Amino acid sequence: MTAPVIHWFRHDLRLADNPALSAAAASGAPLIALFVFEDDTPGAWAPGAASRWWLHHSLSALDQSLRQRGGALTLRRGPAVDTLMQVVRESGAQQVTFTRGYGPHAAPQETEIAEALAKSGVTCRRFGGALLFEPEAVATKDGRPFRVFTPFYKACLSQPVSDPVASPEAIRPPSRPVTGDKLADWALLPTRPDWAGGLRETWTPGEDAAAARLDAFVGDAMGRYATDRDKPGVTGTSRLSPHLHFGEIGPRQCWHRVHHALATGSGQDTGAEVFLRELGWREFSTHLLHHWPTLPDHPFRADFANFPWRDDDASFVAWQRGRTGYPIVDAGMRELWRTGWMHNRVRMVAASFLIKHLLIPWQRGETWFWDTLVDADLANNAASWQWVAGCGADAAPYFRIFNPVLQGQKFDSDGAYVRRWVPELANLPDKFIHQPWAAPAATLTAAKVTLGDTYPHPIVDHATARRRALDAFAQIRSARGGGQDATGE
DNA sequence: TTTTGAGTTGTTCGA
DNA sequence: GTCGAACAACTCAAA
Repeated sequence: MTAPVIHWFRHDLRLADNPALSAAAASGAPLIALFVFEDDTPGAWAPGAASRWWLHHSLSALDQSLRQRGGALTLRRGPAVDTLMQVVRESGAQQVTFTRGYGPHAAPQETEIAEALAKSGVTCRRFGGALLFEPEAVATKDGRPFRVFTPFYKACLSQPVSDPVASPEAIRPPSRPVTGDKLADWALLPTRPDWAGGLRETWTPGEDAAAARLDAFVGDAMGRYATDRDKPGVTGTSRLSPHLHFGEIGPRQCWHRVHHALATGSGQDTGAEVFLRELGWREFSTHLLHHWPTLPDHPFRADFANFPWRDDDASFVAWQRGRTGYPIVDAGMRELWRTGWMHNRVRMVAASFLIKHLLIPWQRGETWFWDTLVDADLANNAASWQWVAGCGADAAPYFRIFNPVLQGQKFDSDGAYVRRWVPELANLPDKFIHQPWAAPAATLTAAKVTLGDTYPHPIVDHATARRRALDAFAQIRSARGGGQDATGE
């Protein structure tokens, strides 16, 4: 009787292009496919509500795929190291495989597991697969991690992206079944109330749906991606982000599929290149988090620790609920609340509004996104919020303050996006859809809009808020010089 | 060591 | 309405 091998599933909830899983299956030993839910790790960013919804369905889809090949998914809940070792003892497994992670807890946890397994005489095999390039493979000439995107991406492009690995054809189940939890008992889905209706309408988690999403993108929107990805009112993006986060599809699969379209030249080169570059940003964020584990909590640029943030709960709630009085911001926040996702262009505008117009700490926005986004990803979320705030790596300059009216007019020129998510403004003419306060009284009446009643007045005036933000940034600039003087004692 | 060129996504102002 | 410059300085990466 052969001792089983355990594949410990993490953010690699797929069968295809999963080198760790394929290695486990190829060993010929009976395979225990294990997922461990850790929701109580102290100090960690436990999955938010939208992520838990996605996780439930993704695990369910993975179990189904495994069953089609003769296997099944075993579910356990608890601290990863203890739980994994428990399953090793119960099953007599002699080998464990897993895909490496990159968050602040990943490396220490993986070391701890490797040591525990070694002590028990169990083989531990760690694989890549979640990134195009391992962090060790991309460095400056001095061997340091990049802090600027463009040279980082160039260094990426100078080496080949390895080919995806085929799915294991069959999975040999263990002769003695391993007990596990029932997915429903984890209560990952909301019940009282069930707010997930918009998520169900918008998304299909799972590996098959991820592959279909990539197919659809390459076959259609990719050709227009360079321009349409900026228009929140049209289907111009890939919407692969949650699938990538949970590892239902690997970045190498996306890369090669899109790169192939580029190589065979179908007049879509620009769109394909821009998309590949976005995969590059995903890499960059993860590399940053790997090298700077405090990225989710602390500003990358230390001088921002002295930034004069405001404590303004009322404004924060207005932002969360989509009631700032700026239609493009409110549309984005409501799309997020309803579907668990927000268009990239609008994320920048909404984030900029929270940080620069309201002067509320970026970490509060980051936390809200973490709870509400189905694609909530520690690296992308942290790096992007810091980028908008101006305190991140290669960040936007402080004086770049989005004007929510201009952004709306430029990227949602026909107001389709605002009309969809802020229906109380739907009858306004295009000219005022992004600035209802500027409309004549008769126009507002005709559109059945009463500012302060059916839709809020702007909670801040743009020009005033912009000035205030510039002054606040000027403060930390002068504080930097003053601080140097003060340190002389 | 010093120097040099460059750096995702913008806005405003004045000609 | 359109256009170019200013917005500020700093840090990174490489030569």
